Amino acid sequence: MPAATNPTNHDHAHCIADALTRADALCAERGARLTALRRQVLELVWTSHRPRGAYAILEDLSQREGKSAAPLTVYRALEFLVEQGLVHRLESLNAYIGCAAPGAVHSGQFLVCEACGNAVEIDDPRIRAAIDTIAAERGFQVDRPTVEVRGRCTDCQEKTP
Amino acid sequence: MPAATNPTNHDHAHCIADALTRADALCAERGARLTALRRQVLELVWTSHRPRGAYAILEDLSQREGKSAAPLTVYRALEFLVEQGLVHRLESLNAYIGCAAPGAVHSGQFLVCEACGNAVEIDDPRIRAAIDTIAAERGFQVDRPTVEVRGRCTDCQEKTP
DNA sequence: GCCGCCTACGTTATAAAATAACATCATGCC
DNA sequence: GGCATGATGTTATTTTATAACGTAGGCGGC
Ligand SMILES: [Zn+2]
Ligand SMILES: [Zn+2]
Ligand SMILES: [Zn+2]
Ligand SMILES: [Zn+2]
Repeated sequence: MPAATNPTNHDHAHCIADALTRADALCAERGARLTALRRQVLELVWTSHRPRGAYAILEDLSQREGKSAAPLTVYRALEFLVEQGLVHRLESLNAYIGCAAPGAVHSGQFLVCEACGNAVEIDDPRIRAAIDTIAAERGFQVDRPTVEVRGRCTDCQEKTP
Repeated sequence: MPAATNPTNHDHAHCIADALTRADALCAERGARLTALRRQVLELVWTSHRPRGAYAILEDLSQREGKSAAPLTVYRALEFLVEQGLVHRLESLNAYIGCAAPGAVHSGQFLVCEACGNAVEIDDPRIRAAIDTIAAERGFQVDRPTVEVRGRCTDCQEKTP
């Protein structure tokens, strides 16, 4: 199932459950260790479709566990999750968001609404193709393209037209 | 004159002089105040074609002035320069770089070499067009697109083939 | 010129984001 | 069990960015 098109009006519990199931499967397949801590951080990243900062996740984690965790705990878990392609880091926000299509090859492109804060992942081949073309013209070898588009989502445009 | 195609082999003094001249002209035209401090920060941003962090600039500034400046001094100057479109902020690096085409309408797209650290600004309409198309399809109103492509520049590919 | 307004700049303190260094614990293989 | 590897805990520190408040300087109205 693809990511919800409308982040504010859908069964988000399903998103979370789905993400965790896929993560379990992928990690098992790869022999990667999705430990309890990492799984919990993944779940906390999926709290919503708004990118979350590491320290926000940390706070949630501390609250859940009843004791205060260290920043490094979260950063290490996030590092693992990003490596496994389960989570993306949004550079322009210093924040993390669950990947909508883990396992598939993609580079991570996002439409980020400045009003509601929701970010939608779009892995559109046309953008990637445009980047690849231009890079090729200049002899530049593409490693990791970052595309983060700020603006207003449909819902928020309707609210303040 | 366009930005140098090869950042490591060109008359960079000319880049700097050119950038300052254009900045003077643009600010005069707009009635914006390019003060001595701001002009100096702009010059320091143009030290090279490698994006520079605010604190690196701060250090240079302190050294020039003989006394230590405060971070805010630099951040405020950078804020002005970014507003005026004279400098871009690279989100994925927390760093700043001089704009290759100030005055012209453009969104800022970069090819960043992970080996030598140089960043080349490419304002290619094809990338922007691809983003606009996809955004339009989804009813997303684009405000500020961020495109930062990490990889290896031609020179650095030759060095380690 | 003088006044008042607005903007820039200075100063100090603090927040937010990320990493370093080192110790300890868990897991699984032999 | 013993050992190697990788995960987590703990403490301290670095890097990046902003808040709050005060001062100074240009600029136009009068
Ligand atoms: Zn959801
Ligand atoms: Zn993804
Ligand atoms: Zn140059
Ligand atoms: Zn530019």
